Amino acid sequence: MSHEQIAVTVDVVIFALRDNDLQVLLVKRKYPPYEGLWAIPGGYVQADESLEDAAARELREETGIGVGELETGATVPYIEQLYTFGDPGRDPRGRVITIAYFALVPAPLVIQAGSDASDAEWKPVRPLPQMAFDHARIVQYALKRLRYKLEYSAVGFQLLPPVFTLSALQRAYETILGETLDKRNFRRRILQAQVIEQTGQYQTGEGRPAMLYRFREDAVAEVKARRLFP
Amino acid sequence: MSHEQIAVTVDVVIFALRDNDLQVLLVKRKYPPYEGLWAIPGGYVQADESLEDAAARELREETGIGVGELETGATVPYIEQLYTFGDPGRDPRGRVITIAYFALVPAPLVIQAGSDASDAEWKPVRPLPQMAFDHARIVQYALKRLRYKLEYSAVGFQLLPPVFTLSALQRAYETILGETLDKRNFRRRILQAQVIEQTGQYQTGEGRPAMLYRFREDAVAEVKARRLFP
DNA sequence: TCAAAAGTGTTTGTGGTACACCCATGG
DNA sequence: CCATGGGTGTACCACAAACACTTTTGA
Repeated sequence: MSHEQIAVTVDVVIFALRDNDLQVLLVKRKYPPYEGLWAIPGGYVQADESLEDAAARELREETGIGVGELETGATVPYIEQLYTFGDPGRDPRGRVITIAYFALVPAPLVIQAGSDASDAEWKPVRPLPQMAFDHARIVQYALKRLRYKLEYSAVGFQLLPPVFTLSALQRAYETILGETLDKRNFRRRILQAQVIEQTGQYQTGEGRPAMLYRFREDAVAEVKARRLFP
Repeated sequence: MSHEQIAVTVDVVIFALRDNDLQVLLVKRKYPPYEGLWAIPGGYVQADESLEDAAARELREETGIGVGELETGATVPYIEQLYTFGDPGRDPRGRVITIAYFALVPAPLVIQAGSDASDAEWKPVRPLPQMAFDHARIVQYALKRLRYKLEYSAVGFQLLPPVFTLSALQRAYETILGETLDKRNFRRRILQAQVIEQTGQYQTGEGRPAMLYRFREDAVAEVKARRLFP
């Protein structure tokens, strides 16, 4: 039957903050089709692994970061299913559908991609380099989802090291959203939300030392949307 | 290779408001596995059709309703990709992943399911009957998404006939959300949102005649979420 | 003592929520 | 004239947004 021909892959859009910029981990294609263009890391789903396992495996293969689970059920680093892309013709070699995931990895934990086994490199999301298949569309979709989630949940912390200053957190939000935020309002809101707590440590450097904070794992990190109807 | 064994299906969770109740269209399984239990309508993705086309085909086969596209890019009736389920073992016959969609169909347009070719029936979402495979989980996930979308977008209109009274609209929202809403606040908010307009017609019946409204297709039917950070 | 970054409050406006009565029609 | 459902306004409170100066340190 015709449906048996379909190949199933998992692709993972991996974001990190590097050099004060939102970057995505891409691999350069060595063979046709699209030789020399950039692609999202991915691979075939094996017969005995779940989609989530396949996505976690891809993430580990490219970054060296293993996926763990917290008591809350959330994963570290953050990974979630994004969308499934399956247009006929999206791969010239045959019918391939891909379940796309997106992942957020904390900057300092990132194993330097491209150093040895992997040929992956971090690339800024804008401008995005020329990409293979429909992968530009997938990255754009992931970016849209990231910005959206940033507004009503606390995923932003997943891109920061375990302890961070409020200024670093604000810079992270400004980098991803592409807009500047008011310092006083930002600090008031995030402290009110009770999603972070002081560590008691300070970070020194240029200027006045800054309090270091950590994310509270037990925090209820969702905000109610303003409902269209009461 | 092991990845060639994977079969790909599309399942569609079809919601409608019937008998003042939120109902879902299910088919009774005639053969093992799970013979006699209820399942979401679905089928294999054909080699030459997109996932959206496959979902639209399933919807049409079960309800007789064709999927069209508006100038805005939105579809009528409403259909969107929900999630992809692919755990090994979710189908005892082999590795099958399913891309689940959910659809909202307007009550009066519904072709009576179960009347001829189809063996589908409308079932209330609560209590949900005993279901085959992981389909109970899929319906629960679709319901969660529907409730969530209802709060910040205008998908609710997709479940109503082309013209409707404000009371009918409010009943629809109350049915889906499972809570009662204040009439004055509901009316003020929905009129302020400018997503509906008067038709000039009235519906008569018991009690005072009610103004009939229609949905404004050009309406911006999304509400900004209250952002966690300013 | 200067540069650089951290930290801190108040005011004003908008929108959410709670709440009770009169109106128009058909029987 | 009465039962049934349709339709209307206001007062209070909480939160979002705009806005500028002082503090602490290292060089």
